[in-house]
Amino acid sequence: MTQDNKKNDQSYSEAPQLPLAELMKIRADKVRELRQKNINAYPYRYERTHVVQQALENFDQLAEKETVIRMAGRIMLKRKMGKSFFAHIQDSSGQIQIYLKLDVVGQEQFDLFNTLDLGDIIGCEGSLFVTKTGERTLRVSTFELLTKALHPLPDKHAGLTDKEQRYRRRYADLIVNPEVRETFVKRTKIIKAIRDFLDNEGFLEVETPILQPIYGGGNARPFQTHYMRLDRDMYLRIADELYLKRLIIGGYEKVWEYCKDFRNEGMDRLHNPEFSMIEMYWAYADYKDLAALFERLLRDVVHTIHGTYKIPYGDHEIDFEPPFRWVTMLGSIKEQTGIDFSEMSCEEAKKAAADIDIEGEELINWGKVIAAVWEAKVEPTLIQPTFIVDFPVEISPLAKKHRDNPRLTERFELFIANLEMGNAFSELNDPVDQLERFRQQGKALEAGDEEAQILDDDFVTALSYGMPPTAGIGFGIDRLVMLLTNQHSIRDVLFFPAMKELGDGSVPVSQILSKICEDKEL
RNA sequence: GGGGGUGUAGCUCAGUGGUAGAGCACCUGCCUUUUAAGCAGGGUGUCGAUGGUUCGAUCCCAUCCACCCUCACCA
Repeated sequence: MTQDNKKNDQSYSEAPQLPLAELMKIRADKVRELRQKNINAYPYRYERTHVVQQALENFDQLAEKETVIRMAGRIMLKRKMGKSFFAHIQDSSGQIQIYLKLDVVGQEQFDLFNTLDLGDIIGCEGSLFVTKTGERTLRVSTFELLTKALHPLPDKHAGLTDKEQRYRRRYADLIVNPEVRETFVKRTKIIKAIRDFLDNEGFLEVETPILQPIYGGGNARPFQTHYMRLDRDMYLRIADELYLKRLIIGGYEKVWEYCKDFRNEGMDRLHNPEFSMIEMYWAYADYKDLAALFERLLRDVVHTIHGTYKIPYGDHEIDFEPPFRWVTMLGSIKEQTGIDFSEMSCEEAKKAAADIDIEGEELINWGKVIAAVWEAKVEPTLIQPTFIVDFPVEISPLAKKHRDNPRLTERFELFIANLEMGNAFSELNDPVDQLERFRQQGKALEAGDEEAQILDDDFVTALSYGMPPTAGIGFGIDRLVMLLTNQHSIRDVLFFPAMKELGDGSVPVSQILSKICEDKEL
C-alpha cells in the first residue's frame, strides 16, 4: 500500500486483499455516497415510453418531432468527452447510444453520471438525433440511476468466452453475448410453435405427476427422494408415458405434455440429468398416422423458426421438405451391408454380424444382433431426416407386434443429423402382455439391471379397463432446439445446465460483500 | 469410465526454475457530436488445490478438483 495516496488510506485500507473486492468496494462506496445525498441506488420503478428497438424503428419520425421519450437499460459502454458523455445502454430489445452534456443536464446530474459504472442500469429521458458520425443517439435531458451494479461486467469487447463461466454465471453470459439471448428466444419460439401446432390439431395439453411413487415408461435409473408426510420414498419421473396412457384409457383421445424428466445417468454433449421431452398419445391411430403427423409438425416448426425448410447444422444442410425418407430397419441394413437378416435365425444372424466385425456377449437374441448391426452400419449415415421403422420385438418392449411380422414391432425412430429426434409406437394395449413384460423387467431388475422397469400394478389395472388402439411418441426438445439453433452441446440450449460443485477455494462474492458491509459500519 | 487438452488480475490473454506482464475494466487529471474515443499518470494477483524435487516452484514431478474435446451407454 503506498503511503502517498490519501484516498487509499481513507477508504480502502480495510478492503479485502483481492482486486475484485477492491473494485466492488469502490462501487459500494459510491452507493453509500449516493445515500448521503438522499439518492436511492435501487429505486422502485421507471416509466418507459419506448424500448430501444421501438425508438430505432420509429427513429426518423421521433427525431424530426423531437419527441421526448424515456428508455431504460444497462450501461454497456461509456466514454467521457470533456463536459459531455457518450454511452450505450442495452435493454432486452437492443442497444442505443446516449449523449449527455453538462449544459443540458446540469452539474449535479453530470457529476452523478460521472460516477456510473459499466453494468449500472439507468433510465433516460430525452429526444433522438443523429451524431456527426451518423449514429442514432438519445440526447439525454435527465436520467435516473435505477440499479447500481457492484460486480464488474466482463470485458466490453472480448466478452465472456470461458465456457465454464458462461454456464455457471449464465446471467453474465446473457448480458454480454447477444447471440445467447437469441438462442434461448428461439427455444421459446420452438416450443410455442409446437404448442400452436398441437393445439390446432385438437391435442389437449395436460399435466401429470413429476413426483411419483413408481417410476416408469422408460429404461433409466431414477432420482429418488423422500416424502416425509407419508414417510415413503418417491421418484422423479423418467417419462410420462404411463400416466398419459391412463388418460387415453379415461377417454381423452389426443393428449400431450411438455415433460420435464429426470434420469440419474451421465452428463455429456447430448445428456443432462434434467431434460425436456414432449410426449403425445393419439387414440384410434397407429404409428404410420403418427409419423405423418410428426412430419407435418416438424415441417411447420422449422418453417416458423427459419422461414425455410433447409437449415444448417454443423457441416450439413438439413432439408425438412416432406416427405421424409421412410425405411425399415432391416431394409436399411441391407442397403448398407448387402445382408438380409430378415429370415435368419439368431445363430445365423450372429455369424453374419461377426463377418462384418460386430460381436459381443450382449447379443443374446436376434433383435439385439439386428440393433447392433444397425447402430454400427446405418445410424452414422443418417444425416437427412429419416424414419427408421419396424424394430425387432426384443428391443421394443412397449410396442405392439407388427401386424404382418411377429418378429417386428410397429415402431419408428426419426433420425436427423445423427440425432434421434423421436421414438414412437403403435402402443401395446394388451394388459396380459403388458403384465408379462413387466415381469420380465422385474427379473432383469433383480439380476442387477438398474435401468429395468418396475411393475406398476395400477397401470396394469388401468389397461385392463381397455385402452383403445393408440399411437404414442416422445421426442427430446433439447435436441430439437440444438438442431434448429445449430448448437453442438445440450448445455448451449439449457439456461442452467447441471454443473459439478466448484472446489477451487476462491472467495465467494457474498464474503466480499460481507466484508464491505462491515467496513461501512466503521 | 477411457483417451487428449485447458486452468495466470473482474474479463481476454502473454510469460518465466530466482516473489509476474499486456489490453480492457477501475482510480486521478485534460478534452461539449465521440465510438474498440484519445492523451497523461496510478494499483491490481493464494499463477486451480495439495504434496514432492530444489537453496529457491507459478514453471519440473505426483495426486486431486473443475471445465472443454473425444470414445462407449441412456433422450
